[in-house]
Amino acid sequence: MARRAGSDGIRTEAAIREAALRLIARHGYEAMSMRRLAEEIGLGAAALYRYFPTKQALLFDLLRAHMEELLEAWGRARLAAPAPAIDRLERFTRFHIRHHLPRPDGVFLSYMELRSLTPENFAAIEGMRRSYEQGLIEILEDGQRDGTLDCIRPRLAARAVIASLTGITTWYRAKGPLSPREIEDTYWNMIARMCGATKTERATCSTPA
Amino acid sequence: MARRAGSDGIRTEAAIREAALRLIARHGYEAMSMRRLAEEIGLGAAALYRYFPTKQALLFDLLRAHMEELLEAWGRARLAAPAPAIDRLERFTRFHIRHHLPRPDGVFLSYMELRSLTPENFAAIEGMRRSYEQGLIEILEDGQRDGTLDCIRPRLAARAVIASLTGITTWYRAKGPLSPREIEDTYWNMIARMCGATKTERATCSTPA
DNA sequence: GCTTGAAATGAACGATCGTTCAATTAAACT
DNA sequence: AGTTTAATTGAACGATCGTTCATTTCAAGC
Repeated sequence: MARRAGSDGIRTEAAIREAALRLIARHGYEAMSMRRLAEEIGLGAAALYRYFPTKQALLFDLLRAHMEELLEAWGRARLAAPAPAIDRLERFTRFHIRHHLPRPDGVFLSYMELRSLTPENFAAIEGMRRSYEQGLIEILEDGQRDGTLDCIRPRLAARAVIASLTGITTWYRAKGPLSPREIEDTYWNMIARMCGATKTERATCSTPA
Repeated sequence: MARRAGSDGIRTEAAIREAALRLIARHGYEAMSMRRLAEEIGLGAAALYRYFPTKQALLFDLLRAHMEELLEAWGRARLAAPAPAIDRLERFTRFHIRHHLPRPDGVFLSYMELRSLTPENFAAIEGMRRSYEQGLIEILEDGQRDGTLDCIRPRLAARAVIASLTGITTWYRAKGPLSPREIEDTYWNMIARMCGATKTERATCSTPA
């Protein structure tokens, strides 16, 4: 029908993605019915299958897009500011918070619905997740070499850092008392300590835009 | 039928709980059917309703039991070792890891399936979760007073600590290369730094049994 | 051995699920 | 205006869902 003039197909697909992200995050993958999803955007259920061949493909698409966005954005952010590992750790910390705060549903999905994926689909997403984690591990290991960080076990520290950072999205509310910047600063302080930051302990405000 | 001699009803209920915990953690609450659950323990689906009036009641029961176990166990563990906040923080850290490592399904459930709860049921579980978190906040605040800890924001630090600790259950494997004790020690080192532990930085081995 | 009460069953109910498909409508192109 | 193509629909399929209930089976008390 394409009842709205501006509806060019791509717009509709984006609308499906947004609604699906919200509904799955709210009620879970199995609990979201294709009929309910279609109703959310004013379509019949059958219309969805013009954009996604299957419900599982839709879920995988959402998770893959979430991880690809993350990896691409971090790939861009890591380009600037080369040298000392401590500065790269700060960059990572602030990047992770800034990137995830506006995407709570995507974060929730990519943690909770991994189990709903086909084994092959799971492997693909898990690989991206590992790649992101590996980036942090290398920062921590470099810190050991250049002397700006001191972690006992970089692999465990990376997991602890990411877990604490990602946990922010479970309680952060935009109308809450804490600004993203305050959160960034507080977590950077904690993470710097946790990873044994030894230099510029006080000069933590070399913040990129 | 009660085909097994030792089946006394209570045993059956426990078997239902165990199987439900495993199945929900594996596939999600909505994805677990009562028929599949019953089959898992060698019963017909109708038999389940002799033990739990509804699927929702079963989920709530699992989550409530998980939180009650946690609060009661922590209530016992916190009794010993009174004074310095830094020691209580170490006790909390090791307790949390030891308590949760053998309960990965319960942890996963109480994070992922909160959304599947009725509003009243959700409020009940959320209250218990807050109560546990509050216990940690008080330790961190006490540390500010007695000078053994130095957190900028105890409430945020508590969330960061719990998130990083709880995250352990997502990657820990009993057959993995890390022993629970190694994990405990590593995390206590990181958390002590993160919370600005100022005394006995090296004497971190006042470990309770 | 008979009775009693609990434990479990198989069949069924209405609802909803993901998905398909022939038919229909709207938009784009000539 | 007529033709083509993309977008959408309503109806339907078989399967499965949570739950109920009359009935049957089992274990124990007398």
